[in-house]
Amino acid sequence: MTAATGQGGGGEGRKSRRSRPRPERAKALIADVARAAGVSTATVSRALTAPDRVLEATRLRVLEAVRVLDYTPNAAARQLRAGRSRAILVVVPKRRNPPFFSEVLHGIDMELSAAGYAMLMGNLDSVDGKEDYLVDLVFGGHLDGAIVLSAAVPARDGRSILQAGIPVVAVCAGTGVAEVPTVVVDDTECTLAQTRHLIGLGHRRLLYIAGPKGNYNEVRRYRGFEAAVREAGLPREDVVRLEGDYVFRAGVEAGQAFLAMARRPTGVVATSDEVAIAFMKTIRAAGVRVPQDVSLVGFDGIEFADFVEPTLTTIRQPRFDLGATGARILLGLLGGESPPQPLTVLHGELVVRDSTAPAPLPRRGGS
Amino acid sequence: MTAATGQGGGGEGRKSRRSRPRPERAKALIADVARAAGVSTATVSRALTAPDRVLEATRLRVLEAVRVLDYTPNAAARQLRAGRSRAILVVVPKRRNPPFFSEVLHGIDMELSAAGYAMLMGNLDSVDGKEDYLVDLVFGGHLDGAIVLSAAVPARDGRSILQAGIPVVAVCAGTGVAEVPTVVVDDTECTLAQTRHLIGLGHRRLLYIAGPKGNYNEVRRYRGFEAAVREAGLPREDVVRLEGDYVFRAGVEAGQAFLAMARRPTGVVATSDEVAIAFMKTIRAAGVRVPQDVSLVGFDGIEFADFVEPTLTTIRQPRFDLGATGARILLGLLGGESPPQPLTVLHGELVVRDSTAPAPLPRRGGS
DNA sequence: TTGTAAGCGTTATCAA
DNA sequence: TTGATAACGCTTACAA
Repeated sequence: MTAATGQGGGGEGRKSRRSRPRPERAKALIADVARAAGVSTATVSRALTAPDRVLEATRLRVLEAVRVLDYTPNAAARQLRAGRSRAILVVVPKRRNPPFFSEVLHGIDMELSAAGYAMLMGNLDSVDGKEDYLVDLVFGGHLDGAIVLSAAVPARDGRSILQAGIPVVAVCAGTGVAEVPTVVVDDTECTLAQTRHLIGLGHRRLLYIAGPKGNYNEVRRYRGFEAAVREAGLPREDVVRLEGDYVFRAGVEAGQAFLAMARRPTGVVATSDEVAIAFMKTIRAAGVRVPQDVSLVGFDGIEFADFVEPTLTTIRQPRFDLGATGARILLGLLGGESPPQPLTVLHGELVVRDSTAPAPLPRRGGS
Repeated sequence: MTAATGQGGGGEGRKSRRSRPRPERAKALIADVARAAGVSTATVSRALTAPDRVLEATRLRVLEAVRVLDYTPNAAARQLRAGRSRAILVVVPKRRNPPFFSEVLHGIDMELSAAGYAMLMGNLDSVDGKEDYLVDLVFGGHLDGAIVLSAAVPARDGRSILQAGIPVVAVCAGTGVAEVPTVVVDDTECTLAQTRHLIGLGHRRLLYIAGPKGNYNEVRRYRGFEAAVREAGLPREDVVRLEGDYVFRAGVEAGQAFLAMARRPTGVVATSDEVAIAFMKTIRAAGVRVPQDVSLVGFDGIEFADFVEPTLTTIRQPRFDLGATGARILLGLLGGESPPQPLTVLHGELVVRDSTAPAPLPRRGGS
């Protein structure tokens, strides 16, 4: 039913296009607009990019010509001359937690596109040369700025995108480079809240399922966990740490490790919702009850956390805001504002649902 | 600890940059490389873009100079002159199903970046002017091609991106325009398989939770459902259709509607995993057992489907391949190949898990 | 306020 | 195979 939009012939193999005289209906140039409006190209350019530096009447005439001719400025020419591309690179870490990052990207996209900037995606993926490619993109002047969602900044031969002279902002994780404004969640406070919540429910034997070793967030989150453990005076031997990496598989493995323990913890702190969900599935399949036998707190606040059984107590990260804030900072930098505070910390919030409950009574009736 | 990467001074406001003599360490130009290699700029250009049209020895000399000077060709200049940008626009529908689309995007990205193309994201989002923005991007010559993940092709004043003269490929949904090569899953076969699976288990009263009215996939999926119903000769009054839109909320609403029914279906066909998962949570919370009382089949095959309880029987879409195949087709078109078959259909696969089981015995012991 | 004209850095055409 | 040189389409001093 949809009317087929005219596209010329069917599949003619566009060959006889070499001739000069009006190739059907060539793309309008600024000169065409100038002619149609009876002004110079300079005026057209000004009418379009600096409306207040042109007479109202002229401006309207130009705009009309633009409309009639369906004129769209050529991006390459504009960029070459002006030195700006209006494109931002967003570097996404090796794919993990799509539900988490997609919302951060959403926040970035909203801000950038509202300001007229295009968003280039650069996945820091498995493929060889992927990083080189990103570096070339940046040094090729193709970009006005970059937002990195990963602690790892793309680099090649020691030449990182930080040296390209474009502003860079880090979101979700710090880069370790002082000059890069960074927007993160208060990781340490969050795990502190997670752990205190469990301890407050009477849990004394805890399991911490970590993120990747050395990971920016992981390091900070573990600090919060340890602080809570210390403040509650839990004995060292009642606290277990398992390594993980934020994804499902890690949760399954942690679950298996848990099941194999002689003296199982009753409170579990997970550093991502995916891990928590996979962990929960694994131990429940083995007959462990949540939250009766074990209480579990996730981290991230993805939507799914509210659709598993039992629903997951978790930390809700301001995902959209993380992205939007980072984008705003970058736009500020591009607009010539002086660098803002180096670190912007947004707050995560504990959302209590059904996966946590008072600790089971110690040594009584349990298997 | 990470060495702060030198970035020049602090914020000097780059003023005294007009002077000729080496501004610190200016970005190398093709002329610099030519000089260093003792050849002309034309030769440098050829050495870089058409290696076989230059003497091996010269090529090596040029490459060495490139390395030494850290030369990266200016993208804008290249694009202006060559008329190609090596950038592809990917149009993503109003954000829904991040876990689904992220994998499709992954497939696209792998192919594109391997071929040296950058990927611009265009979310078809709520914001006003968002679509206009995409249209401008395309008509600005900023792009060599586009992949649309949505049946809706961005347009403004009746000027759609299809008329910009760049190749466009549709993935996941058709556009209704014959000239656009399209890659989709065999929707109808998939719902046929979903429904037959339920019917084969003895279910005679079915509920179909639809996608958005008129949606490309929805229309095809419903056909498969109806075909299966017809072939089994189920009476019309035993088949219910509820409207939905692939997201959580729709599943919750469908669940509520289900609970309110006097004579409840025992088999449920959902057209997305999100909907299935939300539906399942809603009815289980009300005491309905899955799969003992109700069997449920999802659609998409997102990872989460294997982590809910019970695990979800579903259709696994070849998400990565959908994206990768679309990207390959686009790259072919960009390479001058003649248009391929207009429609490429990939196959979805029924994955049987725990949310489906034989139908409960009719009229016996039920509430 | 508007017009003139000089580039922006590369690739493609044409000779050599 | 290589080199000179003219575009590519726009923005921006500078002049009028």
